[in-house]
Amino acid sequence: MNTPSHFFLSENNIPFKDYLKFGLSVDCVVFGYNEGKVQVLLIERNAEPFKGSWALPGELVPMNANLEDSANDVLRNLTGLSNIFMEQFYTFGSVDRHPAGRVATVGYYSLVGSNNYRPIASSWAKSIRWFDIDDLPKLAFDHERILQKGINTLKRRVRYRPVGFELLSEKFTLSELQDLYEALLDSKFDKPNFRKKILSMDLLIQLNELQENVSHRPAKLFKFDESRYRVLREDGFVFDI
Amino acid sequence: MNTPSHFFLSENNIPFKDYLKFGLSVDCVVFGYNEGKVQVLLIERNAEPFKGSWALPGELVPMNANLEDSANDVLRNLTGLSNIFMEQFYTFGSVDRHPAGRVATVGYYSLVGSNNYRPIASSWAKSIRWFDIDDLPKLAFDHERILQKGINTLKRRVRYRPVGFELLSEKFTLSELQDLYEALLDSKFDKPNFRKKILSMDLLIQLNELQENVSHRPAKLFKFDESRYRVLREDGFVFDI
DNA sequence: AAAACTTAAAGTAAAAAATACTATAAGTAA
DNA sequence: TTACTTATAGTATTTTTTACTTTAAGTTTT
Repeated sequence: MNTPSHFFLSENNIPFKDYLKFGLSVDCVVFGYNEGKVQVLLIERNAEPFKGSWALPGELVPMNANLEDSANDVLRNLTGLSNIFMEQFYTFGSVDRHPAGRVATVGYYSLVGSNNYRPIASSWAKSIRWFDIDDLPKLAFDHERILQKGINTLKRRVRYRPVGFELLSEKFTLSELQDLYEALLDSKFDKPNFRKKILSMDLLIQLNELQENVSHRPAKLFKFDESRYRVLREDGFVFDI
Repeated sequence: MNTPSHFFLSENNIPFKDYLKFGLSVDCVVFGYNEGKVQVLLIERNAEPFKGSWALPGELVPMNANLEDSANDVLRNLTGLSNIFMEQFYTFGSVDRHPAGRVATVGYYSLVGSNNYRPIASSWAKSIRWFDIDDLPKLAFDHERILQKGINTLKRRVRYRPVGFELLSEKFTLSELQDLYEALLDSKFDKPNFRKKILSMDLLIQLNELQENVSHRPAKLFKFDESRYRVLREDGFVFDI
C-alpha cells in the first residue's frame, strides 16, 4: 500500500501500518422476556481468560466481515435464528479492557420473542442460560459495564420506539403487553388507560382470536402493525408510552 | 502473549493475533450555532486520499490512547478548547469504508457554544470552516453517512435531554433559546407557551442582567442550572420540549 | 344450574397540560 | 410625544391524562 505516513489525520510521524493493530469484537446483549421478567442470555466461558466466568456472547470480528454480519453470526450460533431484531448501542475501547491485546468491542442489543429461541451451547461456551436482569452474576472482562449500558439503552429506547413488541410472541393480549412495559419501565399503569393509549396509537391489529387455556374470561389477541408504523414514522410520529 | 487460538470466541482456528489488524479512528461531528443556523465544522483534507475534499475532523486512535481521549484531542487541536460537551453516537465498520486498510471509526458529536471556538487549521487540514447543516458539501470516505447519523442523533437527543444549552453562550435570552430549538427541531413554537413550558421545568436561573445593544426592549438573561438538572434527573425527569 | 369469582373491556368525570390568543410592559427610533 | 418592536404576563379554550366505576364474558365452585 502506498500510504503516506500521515495518510489519515495524525500529528506525529508514526507509519500508518503501526495503527493497524487493533482487535475488534462484537458483544451481544440478548434480551428475552419470560413470566413477567426481563432476561438476558449469558454464556459460561470455556476458554481462558475468564474460563468458567459468565460473559456476554460475542466474537472477534474477522478481517473480512462487517460488524452487523458478525453480530448476526453470534446470534445465529446462539439461538439458531436469523432476522432477530438487533441494534448497535455503544463501543467500548479502553486501553486495558482486554488482557491479551488492544481489543475494542462494539455492543449490540437484540430482542428475541419469548418462545422463539433455543439457546445452543458450543465449543466456546460451556453452558448458556437466561438471567433475570435484576439477578445477574459477576461477568468477565468489562462485560458488566457493557451489559448495564445495554440495559439502560433498552429502557430508554423502549419509551420512544416500539421495540417492546419484539419481546413478545407475534400474537399477544393487551395485558401481556402492559405487563411487559411495566417490567421494562419498572412502573405500574392503570389498565383501562394503558389500553386506551396504546389503541389510540393505531398500531395494533385486532385479530379474530381469543386467548386460550386461561381460567377466566379470555382476552382478544392483537399483533403489531409494522407497515402502519413505518407510515406514521414518516410524519415524525414518536411512540411514547 | 500466551494466547490460545480460541482465546476469544470464534468457531474457526485462526490465531488470535491474526485478528489484530484493525485500525480504529474517531470522527467528530462538531456542531455550532450561529444566526439561527445549526452548523458543523469541516476540514479540507491536505493529504491523500481525498486530498482537497471536505471531511469530518478525526484521527487514528494511537495504540495507547482511549477513544474519548482521542476524540478530545481532535477537538482541542481544532478549537483550542478542552472540556467541550461530547458524546459517542455510532461506530462505522464496513469492510471497504477505508481505501487503505480495515479501519473502523467511532463517531462522536460535540456541541460548542457560539462564541467559544476559534477553528485552527493545521498540517493535516488545508482549511477549516463552518457549514450550515442544510448546505453541506460532498465529503470524503463515508463521512456523509456519519455526519447524517450525527445530525439525526442530535435532533433526537435534543428532545429528551437538555443538550441544546451547550450550543448557546453561557448567558442567553429565552428568545435565543427558542430560536435554537426551532432551528434544531425544524418547527415553530408559540412564544408565550415556549416560555411558560421552559420556565416551569425549573432549570433556568434568571440573572439580574439584561440584553444589551438591541434596538428594542432588552430581554432578561438566563443561564442553565446544571446542578438542578442533576437533582431532577435522579427522579427520572425527562427534558421534553 | 345458579352463584361466586376472575379478568377483559367500555365508560365517565375530574384534573392537568397543551394550545391559541389577548393584553400589557418596556425599551428604541422617528 | 408618537410609532414601533420585542418581552412578558395573563386568560380562556381545547385536548390529554389520570383516577375511578361499571359492565361483559368467560371459568370454577357449590
